[in-house]
Amino acid sequence: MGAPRYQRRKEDRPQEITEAAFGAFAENGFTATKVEDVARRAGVSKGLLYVYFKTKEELFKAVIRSVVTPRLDELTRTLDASDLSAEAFIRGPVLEFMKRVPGSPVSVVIRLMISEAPKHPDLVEYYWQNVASRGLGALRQLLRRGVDNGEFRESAVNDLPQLIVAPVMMSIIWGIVFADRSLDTDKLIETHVDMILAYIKA
Amino acid sequence: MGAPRYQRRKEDRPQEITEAAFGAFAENGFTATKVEDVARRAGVSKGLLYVYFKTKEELFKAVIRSVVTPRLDELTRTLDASDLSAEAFIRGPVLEFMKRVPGSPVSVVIRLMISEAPKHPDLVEYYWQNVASRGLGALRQLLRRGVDNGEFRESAVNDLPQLIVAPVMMSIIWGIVFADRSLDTDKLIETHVDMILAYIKA
DNA sequence: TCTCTTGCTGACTCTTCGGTCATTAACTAT
DNA sequence: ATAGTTAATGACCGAAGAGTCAGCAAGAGA
Repeated sequence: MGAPRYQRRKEDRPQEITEAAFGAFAENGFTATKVEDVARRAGVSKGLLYVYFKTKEELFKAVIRSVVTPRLDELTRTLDASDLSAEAFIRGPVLEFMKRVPGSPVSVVIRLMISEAPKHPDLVEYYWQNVASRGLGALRQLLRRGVDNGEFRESAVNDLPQLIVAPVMMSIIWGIVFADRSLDTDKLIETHVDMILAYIKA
Repeated sequence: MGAPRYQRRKEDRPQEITEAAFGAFAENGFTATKVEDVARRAGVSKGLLYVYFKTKEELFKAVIRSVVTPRLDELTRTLDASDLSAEAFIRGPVLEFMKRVPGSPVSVVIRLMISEAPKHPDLVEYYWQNVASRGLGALRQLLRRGVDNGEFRESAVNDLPQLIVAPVMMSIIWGIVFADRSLDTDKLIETHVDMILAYIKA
């Protein structure tokens, strides 16, 4: 009698499958990824995958959520726990955060969102509610605080937090399309932040 | 004797098919678009499409090129024919150009590139050679001119023309993902340009 | 009007892949 | 041990869609 051919590990399967799926989607995108590949990566049969995820789309959504949720927690934690001046806060934690994004799994999620958004409006809604609108709201609030306590002047930037985030987006896209052709994304983001602060300081 | 069932129009077919394909790709992306849909849109049978394009991929490349080429011409024409001061040039033609991009077909191409780039390295190469590197080169040159004639100071921006373009990218992505949730892309771009000039002016 | 060339058609094939389900075997409780 | 439960398997099905090709008919030439 050899070793058992498999072990029953009901508890761990979902997460393992989700992680395998993330890897596969990161490499090939959603459509090009075969469910069976994901299963193989997770060391599991296709049938079992379908026990835990009703469809390939469900799996997709689970993956997005699994990446987004922890990041989200980190974001809010960072933004809450601080009483630095607005400028110091931007030059510190915010800048740090922005620099880390392009090399992180978030980058993969962005790519997936761009490719699949038109076909997954409910996912866009989720992303909007949980990431985009919260993140931008936090930035808006931060700018407002700066204006209120006299650090910043009134400017169009107050209502355009997207402007702050733009170079991060640029870096992500660059990485996706021109992977090898190097771009110093850190410097890009640093320069941009420096520029914004110069622009909005009172 | 009814009307003839079709007309032979060898000359016009390729372009008509390319245009139909652009429309279809714009709506559904590359993978989700069926070759037969493209054919139908072009008022042509699937078989004929395959006479003019060896594979679906070839068709894809033809589409990208057909959108990129004329834009490219426009870009270089705009950049060449002018002897405005660097600042005036940026506030004028460059800004105008940037504002028009998010609503143009280029936007569709960007989306396609992001989705398909990993699977089409030769297309990335083409895009790099013909669009990205030229466009960025032109901007770099423009900045250099500004520095040389005393309008601008030396700054990190000189080597990061991507910074100038970032909000355009942001606007495009926003449009793709959050289509409806409105963002005033014109204002975003204008503010950004204003900010950059304030930052680099001597 | 009668060829002859060739632009054009659409039914067909072949493969790929998402999703199902009857069966098996790893564990559990008695 | 043994029976019962259920996690897990993998062969299978059906749909979809890329690419083919034998034949048809539009138009050109005589």
